[in-house]
Amino acid sequence: MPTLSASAYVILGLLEQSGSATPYALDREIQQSIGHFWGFPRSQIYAEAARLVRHGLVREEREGAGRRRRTLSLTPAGRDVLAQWLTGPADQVTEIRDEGLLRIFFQRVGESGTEPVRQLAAQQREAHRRKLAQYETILASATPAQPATDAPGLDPGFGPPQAAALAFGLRFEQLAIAFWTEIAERGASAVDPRLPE
Amino acid sequence: MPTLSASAYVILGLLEQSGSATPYALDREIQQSIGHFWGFPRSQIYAEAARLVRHGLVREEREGAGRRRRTLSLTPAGRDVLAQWLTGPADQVTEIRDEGLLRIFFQRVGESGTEPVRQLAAQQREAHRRKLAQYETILASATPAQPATDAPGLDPGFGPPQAAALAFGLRFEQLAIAFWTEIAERGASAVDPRLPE
DNA sequence: GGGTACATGTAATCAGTTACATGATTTA
DNA sequence: TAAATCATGTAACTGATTACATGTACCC
Repeated sequence: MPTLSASAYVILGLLEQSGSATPYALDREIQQSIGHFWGFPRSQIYAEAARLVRHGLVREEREGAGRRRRTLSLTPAGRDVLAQWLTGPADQVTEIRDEGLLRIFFQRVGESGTEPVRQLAAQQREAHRRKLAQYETILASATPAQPATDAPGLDPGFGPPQAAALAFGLRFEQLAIAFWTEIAERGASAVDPRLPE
Repeated sequence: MPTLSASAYVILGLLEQSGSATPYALDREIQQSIGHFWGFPRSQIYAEAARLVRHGLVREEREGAGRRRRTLSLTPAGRDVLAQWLTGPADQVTEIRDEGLLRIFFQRVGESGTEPVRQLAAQQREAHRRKLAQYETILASATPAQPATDAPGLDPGFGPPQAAALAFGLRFEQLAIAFWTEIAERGASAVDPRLPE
């Protein structure tokens, strides 16, 4: 059993939650919830599903006529592999990989003054504000902490673990907004950790 | 001119800094600096370089004999495209895409108690601590804010923009450590934004 | 019943990773 | 000079994105 990609586990995880689903339905769920943290286009679902079927982790039934729709569900082996992953070692941290950071890294001070840096920062601040607003909307529509709700958003069983992921998102966006705001207002050296203050 | 990948801009950016370099030398520079925020394997450099040469943004000279080494440098068009990118719009934010978040998202409370969640959190905390330590090492070896140094680390011209990227890394790791520590000590609901405190 | 939006699938392409092969230089 | 290490390149494969093609239902 070759090691699976994170995207594969997204599919396994969602299939466990829902019992069975079509690729299209999975796509909808991803867009609304975990896709904020690990998104991919729908076509990828077909590719991953095919792999998972080959490995015997997912069962696929297909309509004989018309749309030839697929319905996916976990096999016992699939359920197993998911459980292993959920409890297995998780000692890698993902890289940050943010294009805004990339741009600031390659800016050269002097030449064209600090204007480009500040503009970049202002744009990034706005973009992160928009993202933060999205998260806040999801939070609002998922409010009760002991849920008996079926509101949309990050739901299908929106318990503490799902809330935790969202909490990280919120904190991250707040961090990013603060960071870019400092730069927008006082230039890149405002955040230079080598300087006091 | 099809839009370039972020990795392509990493190469353009480094080539501008250094004038010209072999793929191997670029790899070394990436590992030590911007690779913390946007890493990729050396083989990718060959692929990107080939694309950039096709588009006329990079010049490649190759030794006639022996190792047949390549030396890459920017063309005027390449310098242009890089400058455009550096000052152009940057209103997209990158997804977080962290496997630790993915795992916590798919945890189910109840079944096996909260142990898996706490273990996950403890592992992630350690991993982020290691990463933070790395950043602190780089910071230490790049200390003077008005540099006349040629120490290793994030150097080759380690000015405020480069320090800013590093600052973000530091803050991010501190955030992650705090987040996972709360969960390790008090469970996922410790960070639930729907709850008071 | 014709248009619009939703639902579904495939193909082509591009990006990124792993694995391998080999040349050159240093050092024991 | 043999072993170890540094330097260099390519191939094969997996993962991810874009673009396209088409089917079905609803609504005016």
